Amino acid sequence: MAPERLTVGVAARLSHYLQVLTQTRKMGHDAISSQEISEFTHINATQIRRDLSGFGKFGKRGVGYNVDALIGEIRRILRAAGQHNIAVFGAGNLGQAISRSSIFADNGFNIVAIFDTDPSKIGTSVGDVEVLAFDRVDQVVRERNIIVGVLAVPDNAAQPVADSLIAASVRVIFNYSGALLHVPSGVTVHTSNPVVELLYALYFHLA
Amino acid sequence: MAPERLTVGVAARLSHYLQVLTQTRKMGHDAISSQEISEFTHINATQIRRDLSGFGKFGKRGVGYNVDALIGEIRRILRAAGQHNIAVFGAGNLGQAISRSSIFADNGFNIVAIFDTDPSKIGTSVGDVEVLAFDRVDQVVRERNIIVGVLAVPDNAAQPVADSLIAASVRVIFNYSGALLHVPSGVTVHTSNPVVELLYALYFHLA
DNA sequence: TAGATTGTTAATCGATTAACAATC
DNA sequence: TAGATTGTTAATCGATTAACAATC
Repeated sequence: MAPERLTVGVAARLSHYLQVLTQTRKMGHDAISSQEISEFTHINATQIRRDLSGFGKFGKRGVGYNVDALIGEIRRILRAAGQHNIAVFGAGNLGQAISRSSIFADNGFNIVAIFDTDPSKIGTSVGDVEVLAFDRVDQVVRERNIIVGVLAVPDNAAQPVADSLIAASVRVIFNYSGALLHVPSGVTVHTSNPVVELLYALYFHLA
Repeated sequence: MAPERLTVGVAARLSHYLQVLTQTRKMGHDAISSQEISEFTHINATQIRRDLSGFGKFGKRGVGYNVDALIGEIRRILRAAGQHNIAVFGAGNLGQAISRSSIFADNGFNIVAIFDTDPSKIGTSVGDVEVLAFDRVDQVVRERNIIVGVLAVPDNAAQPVADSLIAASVRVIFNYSGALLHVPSGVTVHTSNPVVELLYALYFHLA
């Protein structure tokens, strides 16, 4: 019944359900219906039920899904049960906000290094993590088994940082700068862009 | 040829193209091909050409699209040529990072107010914008014609802030907190979530 | 001209939606 | 039991992809 390999669409949707479930658990809820997940994800409730039923019968008719159990099932399907080490680049306002947020830690992503080029920041701490000199990227990525780089740097620094990460064998980059990054195939870049969402939300609200 | 009203999918994709074009222009490029837009958006190049050709023949065969001209066309289609006023909630690291970024201003979204509840922050400035007391939301939203609220507050403050915004007739909320927001129909919430992208990117990289 | 890229068609694939029996 | 929600089917709709003539 379950496919060998998830399609991109299914994997993306399962990740989205997992986020909602994680937050739902934090709020102390035990069960959730496909309709409730739909309200938060904007994904059709029938689609949600079908995505899940492809891997097993996780729900209880008349009740919904057990939040804890479903988190476990989706983590297993996404092979996301483990811990992963990530690094943040840039110890400015954005880098500090990311580093102090629990959103990554809640989902098994441990921030194990913060890099900056400003000598006055190097050696200071953000939360529990020390700010390291950017020229140590290669060494630290290897030693601490960092598999994701999060860019919270100015636009003009984003490409050089990405290049360094790729040279150090990092294959997943999360880009919070506005810059468009050129990367070789095999490297995944996700660029965060609030304006995309705003523009199209406003189209439907102002028209 | 052009539809009366864009579908959600087309509006979302056009917004995405517009972001790439804006950044491309910043980098001083005059022309761009559908293939290049595809590399940055991960949207199929044929899809891009078809989306655009539904509204006119904007491209030059053998050359691509003129960046400036295409920005103008998409803004016109999305009715996004004007300026809109937005407010940021929370003057912490994240709120300051958002307020100092040019990403909103580059696209016609002017940050005209920052709200916080911390008396030591009220009256200070972030960039050019003064931090205002949160209890003035209702008044300021009306006076300054604010149509979007950006939440950079702790998870447990997000719902009360959203409620205040909705009471003040704001209908578009951008939520940078991890909290799941309950809002009435007619209000659009977008919750930013880096972990969704990371989980599914890693699924394909680690498997 | 030669090479490149658009605009467009047709075929396939995946998402959405409505409907409803099963069952908690 | 009665009400609610899952699991599943079938129909429709939109996205993706390959292919290629038109043309810059």
